[in-house]
Amino acid sequence: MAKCHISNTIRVLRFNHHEMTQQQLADLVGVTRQTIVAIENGKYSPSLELAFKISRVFNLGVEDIFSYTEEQEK
Amino acid sequence: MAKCHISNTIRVLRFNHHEMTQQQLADLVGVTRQTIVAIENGKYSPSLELAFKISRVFNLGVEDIFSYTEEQEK
DNA sequence: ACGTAGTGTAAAATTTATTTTACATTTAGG
DNA sequence: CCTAAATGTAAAATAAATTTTACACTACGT
Repeated sequence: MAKCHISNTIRVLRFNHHEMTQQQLADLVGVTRQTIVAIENGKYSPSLELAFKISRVFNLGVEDIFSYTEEQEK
Repeated sequence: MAKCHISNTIRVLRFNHHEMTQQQLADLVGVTRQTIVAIENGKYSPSLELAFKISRVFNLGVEDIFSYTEEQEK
């Protein structure tokens, strides 16, 4: 019931919009590089706060970067 | 540096759009009532996942409900 | 006055996000 | 070949979100 998933386009945005490295993005939003790696690779989804910070770096809305899909099998 | 704050309009939305109780919203998004209370009263901000679920209940975007403000004194 | 629904608060426990540290891999340049 | 930069992985520790349980308060209907 309500198994959901959040994906993001951070990796593409880093290259296309700013050509920035994981470390640079991490510094800009105030987390460690490991956090960026984990989020890019879908280990877990960020806090709302971090999602906002990331979206601001790219001058985009939260939902332009993160997309929520609810898999409703069962 | 980068002290930020996330506010929300969940309380108003509950009344205006659906006249729903904290418990009903909690059930709809799959958390306990305590979580809704904590978020409405600013004890902490929700996970991105929960923010998405709540926004879907009200048929709104995440940023229509949650607003991020960065206090940049210093 | 009594009972109930909706809400607020709080402490301990659990889960999840994030940090820290450390090391492996790939790629590009000297 | 050697080095450095960028990335991936992983385990243990810490911080933050969420659950569980429990109780207090107000407002409302009877």
